[in-house]
Amino acid sequence: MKKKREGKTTSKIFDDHDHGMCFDDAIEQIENYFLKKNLQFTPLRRKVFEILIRDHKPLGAYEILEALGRDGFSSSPPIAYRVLDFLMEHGFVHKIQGLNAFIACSNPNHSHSPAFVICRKCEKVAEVDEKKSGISFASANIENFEVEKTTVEMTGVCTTCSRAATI
Amino acid sequence: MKKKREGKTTSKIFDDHDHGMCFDDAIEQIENYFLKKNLQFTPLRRKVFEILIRDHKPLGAYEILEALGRDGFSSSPPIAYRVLDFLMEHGFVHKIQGLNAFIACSNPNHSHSPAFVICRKCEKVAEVDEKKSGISFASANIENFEVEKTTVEMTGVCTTCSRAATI
DNA sequence: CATAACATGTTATAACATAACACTATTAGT
DNA sequence: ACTAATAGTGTTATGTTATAACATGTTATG
Repeated sequence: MKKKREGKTTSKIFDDHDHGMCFDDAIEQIENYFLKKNLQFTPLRRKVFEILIRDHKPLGAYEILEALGRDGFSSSPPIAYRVLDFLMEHGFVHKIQGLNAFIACSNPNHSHSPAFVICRKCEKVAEVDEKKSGISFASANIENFEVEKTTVEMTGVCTTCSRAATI
Repeated sequence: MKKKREGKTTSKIFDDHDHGMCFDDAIEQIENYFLKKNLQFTPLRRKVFEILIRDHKPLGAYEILEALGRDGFSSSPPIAYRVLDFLMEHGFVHKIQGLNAFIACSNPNHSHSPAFVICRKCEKVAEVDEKKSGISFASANIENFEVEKTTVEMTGVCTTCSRAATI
């Protein structure tokens, strides 16, 4: 049931991933990871991850809480933040700083230096890796400083949105 | 009254800028810029910029508000946020997303793609430019996407802090 | 000097996040 | 299987960051 990846007119970076497959794969992948690492993939954690990956768009913590509530889970803030922290630690969720929002990781090999492309109009977000984006962190080990984590977010307008209206 | 830039043992990126000069220069520079652009460098705006540049470290909006209050200015939140937005629009202040804090720009030519190096221990922040950092945004114009703004933050531990204690 | 545009002041509230503690479920050691 | 330890979830309260909406003052321009 693969979707075609070519022939689209919309911004490629937002579309060149097969979400149907992504969803199924991602669930399987996270299950395996947790199994292997002897971590509990509890109903709550599964649900949070599913909420994030089913739309595959950035969601605020409180949006996630609402979704949890609708699905019969507790929906007080710490619930979401704790699970999100946990999933982020293990690289299955990233935080988009510029949006105060969270998004499921779309990188099968869990790059720990993700970069995000964010359309400020439709708020779609694409996760790109160094090579695709043309960004190079290759030599980003600053002199006398040990970089542990990088945040890279590129905000702008995607083709679809810029076509739809002239700013 | 220039300070020496060489011979220090601490992390260079945090120290290789002459802050005494930076302060005076920065004020002069912002004055000139505002004059040239016919913008008002009002007492409030000046004060906010001074607060930020005198310590040259990231300050939260509410810290800035406290400082404003101490100096006899109004200190309700919108005051700070409005001025900060204004100063950011013109490139004299940047927001450090990872800290929810604001910092005076230390780049005399107002690069609009600043990158920040943040020590998570001492919370010192250094603004670096592409060449120094080894990061390359040269080709970061993503296919079918117009990048307007980039956020780049590298978090880690500076030499001074990593020397002080083993994590 | 009127008036439009800009700047600041103020109140209230929205949006985002965590502390602290209680309780439950799972795991590991005996 | 029992129990102690650890991990996970639930709940209340509160802390922190940011903005909406509207009032007032100030400056530039015809």
